[in-house]
Amino acid sequence: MTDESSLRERLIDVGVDLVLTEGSASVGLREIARRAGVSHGAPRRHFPTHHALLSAIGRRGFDDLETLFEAAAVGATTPRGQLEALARAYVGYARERRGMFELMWRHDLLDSTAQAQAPDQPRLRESTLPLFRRFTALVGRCRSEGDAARNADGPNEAGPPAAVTAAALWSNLHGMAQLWAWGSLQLALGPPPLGDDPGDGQRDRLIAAVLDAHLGPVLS
Amino acid sequence: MTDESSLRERLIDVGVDLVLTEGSASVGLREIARRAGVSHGAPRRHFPTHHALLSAIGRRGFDDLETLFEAAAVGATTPRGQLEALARAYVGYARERRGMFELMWRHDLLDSTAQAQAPDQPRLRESTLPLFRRFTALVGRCRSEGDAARNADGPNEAGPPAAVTAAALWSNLHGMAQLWAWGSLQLALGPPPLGDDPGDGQRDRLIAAVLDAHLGPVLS
DNA sequence: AAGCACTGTAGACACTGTCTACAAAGCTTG
DNA sequence: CAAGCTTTGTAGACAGTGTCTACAGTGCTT
Repeated sequence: MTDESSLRERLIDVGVDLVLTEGSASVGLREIARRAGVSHGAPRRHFPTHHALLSAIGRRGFDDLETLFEAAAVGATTPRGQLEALARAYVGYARERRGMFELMWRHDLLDSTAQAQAPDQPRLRESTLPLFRRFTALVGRCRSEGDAARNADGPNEAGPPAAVTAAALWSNLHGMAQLWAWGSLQLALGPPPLGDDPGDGQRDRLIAAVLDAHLGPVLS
Repeated sequence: MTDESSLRERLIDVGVDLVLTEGSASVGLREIARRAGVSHGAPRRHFPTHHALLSAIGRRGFDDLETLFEAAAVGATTPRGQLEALARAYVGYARERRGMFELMWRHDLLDSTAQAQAPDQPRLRESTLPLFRRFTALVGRCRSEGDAARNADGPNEAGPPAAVTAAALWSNLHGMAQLWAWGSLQLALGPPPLGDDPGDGQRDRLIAAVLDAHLGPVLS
């Protein structure tokens, strides 16, 4: 079906597929070429090095994540609800597309020798900036709404600036995404309370706790 | 100096050294053997496969972390202070021994085919359990102290169980360790406020914010 | 129509992890 | 002591990797 598309895109497609089925470790350059039906030297015309191809695959992952975020955002009305949907998307992506998530943060593969990369493309590390800005904006909106409600009945504790809270929250979700994807958190918390969902409930409860911690408990 | 020690330990030592100087990516089996002064087949007598040697190196990292934690714990008196020291150690380790930290969480390298490993050794994933228990215990102690102080003047909001808070806090520190080690957080937060420390102040401020979020603001 | 950049092929090279056969040492045991 | 055995390291082979180079088509420009 992707016959008419350029080989460059096809290589990335095949790479994504390979990363998802096999692990992120063994995405060989020759294997990708093989599955794309070209000789092992062909990718070199589009990516100067193996790392460059992997970077392109990783970038695809960030694009996917961005798309997921936008889809998640429109499903919720309040900023708090949007943050919750975003968090679920983040953690869910890490678990369901584990290989991609792993690859996306393999800085040793992606950026180290990437000076030979196309200079117009933003460096991969900066792919996280829009993600962070999204967090910051939503945290800010949560703050202003919360302030409005809190001024009515409680003391207005200032708390750290929105950017700091956003950074802390991002770190939290990122760490949780990883630990959850590997099963470390499930291992630590023990099995779900007997007859629960296969873990998704536990995950959502953890996400709620994280949001409560960073944004204050939700006002009911 | 390590002349009389067994080759097995020497291989791990050399591996750790290599991981720290070069990245965690290119710790070749032959390279380790070369630097240890033995032939490329020698490691096979002690580790059935390359992954097994890497697992041993990773386990060394978890041991180091445990030692750091114990050293950090004795330096502080209150449980909150201990948690703060622990957090600093965690994040600091990730940044100063980046290669080791990366390797420690490369589950694809470490555990995948590890059924051929020595069965008496605990699986590497479970190396995080003592770490988590330590967190849970400290969070519990923070809770009971906090409860005592809070009952005096404020409402006693229950909050999630200590294990959940510990899981959330661990996720937060883990994510922060990674993002900070790569420089992603520095990139997101921008440069330090002009003439500040080269970032350590920013890091400590972020750690404090994280602890405040999960344990409630410190009572002064 | 000639020239040219572009794209893919095929082979070479050094290197990797794993496997096998083999040599040297240490140890037990008759 | 000497024969046998396990242990530990060596050396070579093998398939596989990423990268490099020379070479063949293809399409486009002038």
